[in-house]
Amino acid sequence: MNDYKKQLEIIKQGIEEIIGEDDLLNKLKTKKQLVVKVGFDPTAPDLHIGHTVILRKMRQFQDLGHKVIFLIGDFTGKIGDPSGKNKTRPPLSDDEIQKNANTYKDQVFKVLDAKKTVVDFNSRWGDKLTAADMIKIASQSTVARMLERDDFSKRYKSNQPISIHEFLYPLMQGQDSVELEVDVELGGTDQKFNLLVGRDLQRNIGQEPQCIIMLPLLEGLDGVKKMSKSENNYIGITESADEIFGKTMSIPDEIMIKWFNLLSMKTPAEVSKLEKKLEDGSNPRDIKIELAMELASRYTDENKANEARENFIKKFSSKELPSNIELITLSFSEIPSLPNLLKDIGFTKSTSEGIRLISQGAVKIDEVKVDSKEMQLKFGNKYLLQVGKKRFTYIMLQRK
RNA sequence: GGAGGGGUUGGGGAGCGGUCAAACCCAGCAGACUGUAAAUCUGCCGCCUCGUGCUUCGAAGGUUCGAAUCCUUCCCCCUCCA
Repeated sequence: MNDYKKQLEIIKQGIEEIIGEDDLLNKLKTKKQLVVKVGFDPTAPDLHIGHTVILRKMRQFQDLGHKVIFLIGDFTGKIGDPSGKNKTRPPLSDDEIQKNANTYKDQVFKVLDAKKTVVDFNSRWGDKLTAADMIKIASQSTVARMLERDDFSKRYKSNQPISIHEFLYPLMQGQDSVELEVDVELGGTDQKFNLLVGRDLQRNIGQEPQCIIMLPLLEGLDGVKKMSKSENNYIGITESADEIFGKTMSIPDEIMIKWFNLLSMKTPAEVSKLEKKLEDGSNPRDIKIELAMELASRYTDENKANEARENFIKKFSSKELPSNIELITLSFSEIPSLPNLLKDIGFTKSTSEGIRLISQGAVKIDEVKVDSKEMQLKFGNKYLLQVGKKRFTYIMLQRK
């Protein structure tokens, strides 16, 4: 693609900040293929779609024909990024790193183009650095500069310890950019300082400094807090189509467009069109369905996504039953009480919770509300068991 | 090293000898309404064998008919001084 302005527009979609935009424009004009680097922690990855914001940006670069390097920071991992926690992390063994790298690959290529992705490890050059090399690198920055970094300065001011080796993290990350002659590095806003160090080191050695693109954090399902496992407001990229679809439909209308801009492969122009439609009074639900479709099909496949959409409409718009209800078969010598059964199949955390739900009219068997916790099921029958609006299963009880 | 303050059910935060499974707020769940949006209203929100049942208030002992509440020891956090 030679329309560099159009490229820039796509590159800038959904980003938080860009440093060196003019450099980038020049590079786009003069170079055919830019080297784009993103570093990843070698610790155990279990990705949710919040993590895919950066992956999607990488994918956009790939689609524009650039070279994207997925860099696993196994060397920098030995230092441990000081940002946030100041606990020292136990170093990972080579086996663990390799295992994590493979897990990454499984998940990451749902977004990235596997054929076009270069996976590299920064231990490749990091391990070869001599003490003399380290001194040389370290001499390129100053304590004052390091103390500009937010968490360092906070810790310094509040008399929290800062280990010398922690200063090496940003330097090593910068060194990665030097080694790979990176044109563009992507990262979260919290990475700003580290990303900037790369520019300095490159400039010092006579390379063109990399352009820095920082991406915002994705809000979770509640639309307010950032998506995270601990807040339980996330969509895991290995979840089922029904879950991805349903969860996406439950996000607040207000963050829909942001989600499009950060997650969708739609172009900025296409997203604007959707935004216009919203303003013109289209039902937000229908636009959200497009988003849910895209996400569900990316992380599962198109058939499953279609099925999920149909289930969704059945379940909530037409109030029909979804088509893919699971059948659980259980064997007992004696049939447990309904609250116990609910607990056994994982619909409730405790029998008490089951009792409560029954008394609140949330439990249905064969689409009929259960009005007593004494309700007894029988062997050999297939029941449709329903708790609330989201939990469905067929259940078959066998005599043991 | 010295002087204070504090650790309560997912989070925040009352309670300070019985009426405490523990106020209230948030989160969560369910019901109504809906577009599984938002807003609103209602109920629930420790566990079980559902009973004048059992286990919880940093940990362990103790006093008492009775303790989250009083005493002792220990552990952990915060603030101020050196």
